[in-house]
Amino acid sequence: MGDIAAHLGVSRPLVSIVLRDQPGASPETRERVRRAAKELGYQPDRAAQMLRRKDRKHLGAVFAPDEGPSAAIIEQIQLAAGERGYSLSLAARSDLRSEATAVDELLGYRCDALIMISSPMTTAELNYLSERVPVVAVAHRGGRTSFDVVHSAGDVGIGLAVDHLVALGHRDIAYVDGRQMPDSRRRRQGYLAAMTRHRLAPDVVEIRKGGYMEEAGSQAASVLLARKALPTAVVAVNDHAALGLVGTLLRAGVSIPRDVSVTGYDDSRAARLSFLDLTSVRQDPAQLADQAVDCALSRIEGRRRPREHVTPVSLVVRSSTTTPRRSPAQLSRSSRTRHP
Amino acid sequence: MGDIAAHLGVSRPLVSIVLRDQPGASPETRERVRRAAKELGYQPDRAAQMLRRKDRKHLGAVFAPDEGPSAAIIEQIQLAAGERGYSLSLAARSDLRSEATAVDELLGYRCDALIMISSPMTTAELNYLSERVPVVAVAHRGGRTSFDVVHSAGDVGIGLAVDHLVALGHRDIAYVDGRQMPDSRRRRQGYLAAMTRHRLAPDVVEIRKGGYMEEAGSQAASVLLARKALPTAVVAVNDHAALGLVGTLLRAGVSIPRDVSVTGYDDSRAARLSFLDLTSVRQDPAQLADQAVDCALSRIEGRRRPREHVTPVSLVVRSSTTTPRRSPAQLSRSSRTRHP
DNA sequence: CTGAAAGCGCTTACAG
DNA sequence: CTGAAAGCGCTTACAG
Repeated sequence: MGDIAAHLGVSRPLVSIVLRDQPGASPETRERVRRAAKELGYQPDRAAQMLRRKDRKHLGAVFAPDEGPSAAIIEQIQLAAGERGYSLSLAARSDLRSEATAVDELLGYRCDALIMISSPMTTAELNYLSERVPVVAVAHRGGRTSFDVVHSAGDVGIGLAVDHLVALGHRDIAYVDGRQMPDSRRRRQGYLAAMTRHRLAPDVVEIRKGGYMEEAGSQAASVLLARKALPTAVVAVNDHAALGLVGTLLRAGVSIPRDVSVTGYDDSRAARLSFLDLTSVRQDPAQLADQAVDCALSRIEGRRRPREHVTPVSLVVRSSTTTPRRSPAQLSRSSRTRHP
Repeated sequence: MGDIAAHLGVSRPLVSIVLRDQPGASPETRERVRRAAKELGYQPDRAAQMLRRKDRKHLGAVFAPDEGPSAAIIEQIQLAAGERGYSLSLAARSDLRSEATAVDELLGYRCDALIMISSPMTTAELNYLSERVPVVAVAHRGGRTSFDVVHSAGDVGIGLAVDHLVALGHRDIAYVDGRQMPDSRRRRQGYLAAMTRHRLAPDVVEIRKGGYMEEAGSQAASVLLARKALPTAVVAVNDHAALGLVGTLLRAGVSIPRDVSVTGYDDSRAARLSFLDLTSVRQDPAQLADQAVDCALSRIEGRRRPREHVTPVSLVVRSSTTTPRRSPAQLSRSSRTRHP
């Protein structure tokens, strides 16, 4: 910066003013400074800026690179932060690197607020963290939180999927659960509520915990295949579970959607696989990101009480769902239970 | 830091020395300083450290959060950098955020070197960038580079897959290409070389470019299904292509591996899906990461000439490959061509 | 082993 | 609109 000032015969603060687009410089000077900066290949030193700036305008986000939906949200948060004039530091957590390490890194950068994507931390741990710095948890299971929570309406989303299947004529609708997922409880409740609403018997397929969601889906398929009859439709807790489910069913010779309709959740890349073409609940990552960043900013600006924000969902209908082909006489167990 | 010094009645530099584990403090003093730091919840300011430090020991990495293999490598690079006493800044690129923006961010942090994961930049662009800062490209297509390149032996890996299939008795082995992939040319050459080596006729399935690799796999499946006879085995350029291929084949009623054996590349999560259980070439992300970080460090320490490092690969055999079931009389086109 | 001083590259007052 | 001065929180010499 000194080089630019010397090169032009002006003071360094003036250069600083121009480069930050602040009032206090003539249009001509601005032009000259900008040109000189470009010529000299000037690149502001972020560390120096961060150090001196009163208003750091810097957010931190913790995410798991190996989780698809987290990646989609990170991209949108990057965008949302930029639009509001904030920079963003990314910290990765993984099996090789604890979330605590990632948080320490961001604390070292003196972030104004931390955005935790699908954090595996407990509510108590996040409450403790939020005493040091404003915290926004995206897709967290909730509870008595002193931090902000942003999540999509998982119960509503699963309800939409059930409504869609019922409208197609399905009555025998199973649910593939995923207990270790942050939003799983809300989604399961959505399934149970929707089935009750339609006066249908719920059929939750329990999966032994652990491993990835695809594995849970595959296990669920095995459980269903071991029964006397398959349900006519399966609602999966997310797209990855649906992928594992469909893959295993296909391999067993079951036709999708002719024999079984399947729905997912996330509208992820997996859902768009042409052989899957999965009907899926869409939680808009852009909306989640906007709300997360807005929460962070209003906390930074002084809001005290924690906020919970629920973003709307929609159902993207693809070809993995269709009308059930079985006749009423072939109705399987759970429906028969309802009509003794 | 001043608080700790005042609290203990020592000078600030002494505190700095202790916290950096440098010589120049008595064991008792170290103990007292460490305890005080913990009590006061001291968190070093990374911006101040970066600014003042002569030896920044800071790397930057650009990656695409929505690409699975990139995510795996990032995790390992994080680890490898930490083991060598370097910190790492992550910069995300995506459809929403250009790689140039990500690079500028890292340049602003004054990284000692940049590691580009599966960069979409051309060799010329990376050459230009490497004039400003040491650059290591992981999984780049190569060419006349003035920067370092680290990649797995894609040609060898595909060769291993072909060898495996030939050993099982396959002679009619198709290849699903993926032109837009960084390593695709090397892999295709590996296929062609291996087929020549075994005196078999190559059968490269051309895919119209664009879209994700799963889509390429699905399209390839459609092409194969339109033929009079399927090959007995298909080698896919990566796991995602194999996933799309297998999904579409399964949906068409083809049994895997009974009718068609399939191999992938990356040994990714997709390969381990229980319904896929894909035989896949493994490129060790930890080795790629180690080599990338080593390249970066030796460049920082003064090495001038660019280096290309090829990491070894291995074949992970799973249940997607087996002996061909067809009799010689049913051999399909490409094999028949060889025996007129 | 310890302390006083300088400075990293910026930004932020404040006086001209 | 412009310039001289101070300081962000550290680290790095260098003299005791």
